[in-house]
Amino acid sequence: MEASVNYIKEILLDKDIKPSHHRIRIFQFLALNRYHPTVEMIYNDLIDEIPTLSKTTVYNTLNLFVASNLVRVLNIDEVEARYDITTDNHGHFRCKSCGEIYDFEFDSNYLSGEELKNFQIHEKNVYFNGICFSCLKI
Amino acid sequence: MEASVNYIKEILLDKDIKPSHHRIRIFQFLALNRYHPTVEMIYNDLIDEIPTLSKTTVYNTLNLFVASNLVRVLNIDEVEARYDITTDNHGHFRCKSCGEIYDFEFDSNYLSGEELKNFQIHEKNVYFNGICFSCLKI
DNA sequence: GTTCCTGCAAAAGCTTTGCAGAAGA
DNA sequence: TCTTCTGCAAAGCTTTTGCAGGAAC
Repeated sequence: MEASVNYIKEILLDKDIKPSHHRIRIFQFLALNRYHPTVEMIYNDLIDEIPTLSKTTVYNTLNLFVASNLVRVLNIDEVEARYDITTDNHGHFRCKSCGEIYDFEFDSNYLSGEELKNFQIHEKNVYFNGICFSCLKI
Repeated sequence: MEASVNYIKEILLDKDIKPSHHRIRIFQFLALNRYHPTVEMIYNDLIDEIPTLSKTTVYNTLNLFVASNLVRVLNIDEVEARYDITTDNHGHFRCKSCGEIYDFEFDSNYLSGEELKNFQIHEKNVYFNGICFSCLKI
């Protein structure tokens, strides 16, 4: 994914979001760090570069992005929310042992129930959990 | 699903859970009320019958059931956890308008990624959201 | 008598809100 | 100048924890 400042500005403006410095950096961070970070992680990684950054701004900004469908919230971790740039359908696997979250691809066309045939479906989330290969080897 | 007291006792004993009155009633409630209730809902519905019931006990009991794989936590609601008796794979749809959660069936065999081939998968959760038919009609 | 279940109160942790000051156009 | 973005502090909520009393066998 391209993550240049100018490209990100366009994306934000396209959603009527003013491309402030903080917002651009948070978006860029998510685009470049696809490990489904928590608010805490984003904050800790950006605070060196933006010393005045507050967690409130991280929360506000992420909520703004989520409302505009630029970013998705993952509720795969029962404690903290995790954030991911919106992309095509992929599932998330969370290792119960190390906590790491892995992406995997699936064909979402097979995922539809007769029961939902008259429903308007906005989002499909697929969360697995178990033990990852690295932890199994230990 | 059978929900007689004796049957529930067997299920609990099978998992080495002492079948106390509270535990039996909470399990029975989940078996008979498959609307994915929150802790609050379970507590409010049982407090009339068990006046001394505390939310702590509801939390403790549900955590016990989840640990024994008798009950599943749904993180489909971003605010509160919802609980469902463990059954075969089915997905959950949450209406963004009315909040109602609907079950739907899917074939979980289509849901597997090459990326996870050496992983041990314990649970597969499928959460959709959007607008349900009832709300679309309004 | 011993185990452990139960429940009150307090604590913990994530997220939101109120509001004032700062930044930007 | 006027809008709105930002950040501190406090509040809100769900869930967990500590601990003492009580039930069950």
